[in-house]
Amino acid sequence: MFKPTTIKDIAIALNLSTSTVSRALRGGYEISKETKKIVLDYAEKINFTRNPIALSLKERRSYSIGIIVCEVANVFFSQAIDGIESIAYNKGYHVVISQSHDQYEREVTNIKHLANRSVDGIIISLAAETKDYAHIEKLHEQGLPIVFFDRILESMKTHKVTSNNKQGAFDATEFLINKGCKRIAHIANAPQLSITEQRRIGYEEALEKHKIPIRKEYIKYCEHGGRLQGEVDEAIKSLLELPEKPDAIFVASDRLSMGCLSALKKYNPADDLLIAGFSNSDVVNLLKPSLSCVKQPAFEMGRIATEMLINLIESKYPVEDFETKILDTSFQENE
Amino acid sequence: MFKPTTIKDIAIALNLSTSTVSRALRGGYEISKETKKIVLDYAEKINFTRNPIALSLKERRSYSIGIIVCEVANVFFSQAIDGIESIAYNKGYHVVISQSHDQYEREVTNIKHLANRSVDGIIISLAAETKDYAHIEKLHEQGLPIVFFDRILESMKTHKVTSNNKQGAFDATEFLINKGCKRIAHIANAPQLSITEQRRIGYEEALEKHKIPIRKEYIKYCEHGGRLQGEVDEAIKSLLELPEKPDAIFVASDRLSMGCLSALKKYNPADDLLIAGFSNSDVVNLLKPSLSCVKQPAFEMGRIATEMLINLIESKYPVEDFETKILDTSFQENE
DNA sequence: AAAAATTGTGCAATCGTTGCCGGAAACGAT
DNA sequence: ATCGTTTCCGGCAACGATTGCACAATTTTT
Repeated sequence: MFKPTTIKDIAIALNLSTSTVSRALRGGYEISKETKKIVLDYAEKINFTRNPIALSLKERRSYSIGIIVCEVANVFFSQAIDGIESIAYNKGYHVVISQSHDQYEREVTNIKHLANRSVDGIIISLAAETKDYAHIEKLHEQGLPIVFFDRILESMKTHKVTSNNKQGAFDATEFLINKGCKRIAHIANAPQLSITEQRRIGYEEALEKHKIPIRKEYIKYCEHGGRLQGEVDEAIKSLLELPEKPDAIFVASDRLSMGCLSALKKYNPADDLLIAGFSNSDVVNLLKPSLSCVKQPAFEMGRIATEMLINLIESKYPVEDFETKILDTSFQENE
Repeated sequence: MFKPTTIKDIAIALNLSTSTVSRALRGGYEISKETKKIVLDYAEKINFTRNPIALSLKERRSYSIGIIVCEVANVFFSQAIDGIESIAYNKGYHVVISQSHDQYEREVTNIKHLANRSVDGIIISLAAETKDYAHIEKLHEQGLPIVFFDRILESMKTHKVTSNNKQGAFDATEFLINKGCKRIAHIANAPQLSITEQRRIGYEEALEKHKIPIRKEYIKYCEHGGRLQGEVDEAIKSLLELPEKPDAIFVASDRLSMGCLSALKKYNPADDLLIAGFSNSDVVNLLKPSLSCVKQPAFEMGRIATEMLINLIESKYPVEDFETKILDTSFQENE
């Protein structure tokens, strides 16, 4: 039903061969000015665009890149996507977005979907529930360019972009300490994530610097990254029930921050806790239990990851020299 | 570099022809059980997947559908996308997401990008700044299946899905009236959008029912849908400066709601206004100036739009009979 | 035992585009 | 007039998968 015109149609209409039309439209070399003009004018008139699918088959590449994030509704990721798009579109690449919803199964399905020659490379931030990386490693070994951002896989030899999670966590924790808090809890993401480890280290280093003991019972991991509000509720409840109830919480991610605030509203009506956490939300200053937050340069991270990926894709020789970029975070205090 | 195996590779390895391999992998008819098993086993072993690009070229369809929304960071749209994906993936379609950022130019670029035979159909919610629809109409005339959701184009003969915007606006306005408010302002989206009109009508009908005069100066349109915080600030400021300052505001969209709260925080520290508005945000109960809101069944809208689109795509005959589904909203009161 | 029916497999075309090869015409130089 | 060199263009093959048709091999029928 939907049938666009092809160069063959043009060739027939103009009584030329398809190769001539093709050359007139692109290369331009070996074609007389007159013929070229005739073809160009006609193509313009009938609004011709070449079929990208045929081109993909021929060139064995699709000029599209795949992105896998846990969810687009998360402001950090939607900003990163905007950054990715800003570079990709300029360089002529299409962007295909997939959501893992922090689930391992979805991540596997999505990456397979993308990989079957329909994208030239992938930018990925790992799902919270992913513990086995075979699906990614296999593709990487086969030569599919992959760039990690945010939640990276340390062990894989490729380009990576993250923010300075350790420093960000340090800043947030120190902020709470400077506010006079002594018993600072930490709600963390799934333990195997790179960002979880970095942020925990930053948190612990801040405590150490100020000679505050690190207490195991103050650190709560959320295996599903907050996908299930129940796990956040549990974490908060168990913190509130401790003999020495915390006087502050450092929360490790955007989604967890929102989840914590919801849980606190339910279980801690006294509202006597100071909260700081990672969040790129722009409505953070409108929240009732106020949330001071670590902001990541999401847009910039997206840009850099995309530049790296396109470099990999367009490199003539196998790339051996990989780079890990770590970008600074900033801290926003909200009273 | 990234070179997947093809049926030709299998054919050579097994000393068969590509046609035999192809038939063994799919149809199965006309192929001996033994050959079939050999091929299937081998394909399994080397982890063969057919090249979807070659298939698209041959079948002249891509088994992918395009979505155009203003932005994925908006909760309403991210929920709708989840609904779209839930149906699409089940039916074997890939989903390609594009953002217009409420800009006309981006919408045109994106829709062109998607249309060039790389998607089989499009689900779209119009950008706030779009006033000319030629780019969509042309594709539709050429036979590309298009389904509208949320911000629909009334004049186009195709399937449409919206929520009951008029009723939702009525409910929100009546809620404010029942709270004792007499001077209810309305922050609206770009005037030419279908949802803007419907929501304004609902607002006006509620006022009429309660014998409250409709005042032009209480209705402020935001041409860019709140993309520029400046336009929201302006609207709020001009409302606050009126001789008879409003005592409540009904806000017409999710993004505008957040923009209004930000603006009010800046310009109305007294915080003496009641706010109600459209919003699918799940952190709405955490906001400081509280926001009672109209919730749309975004997920369901996405599902229905996708079913409609796939029906259009897979229909053997041109569809003449189009449907417009209107789904009920619900109202959530937050004190 | 010959003809017919059945079964399994290969050939070749197709989708739209481009690269490569080679051929025809035009031109200049000898 | 002949040869060599450009210039311009058409034909063919290829990218990967599918499929109608043909044909060979086998089995069944007469």
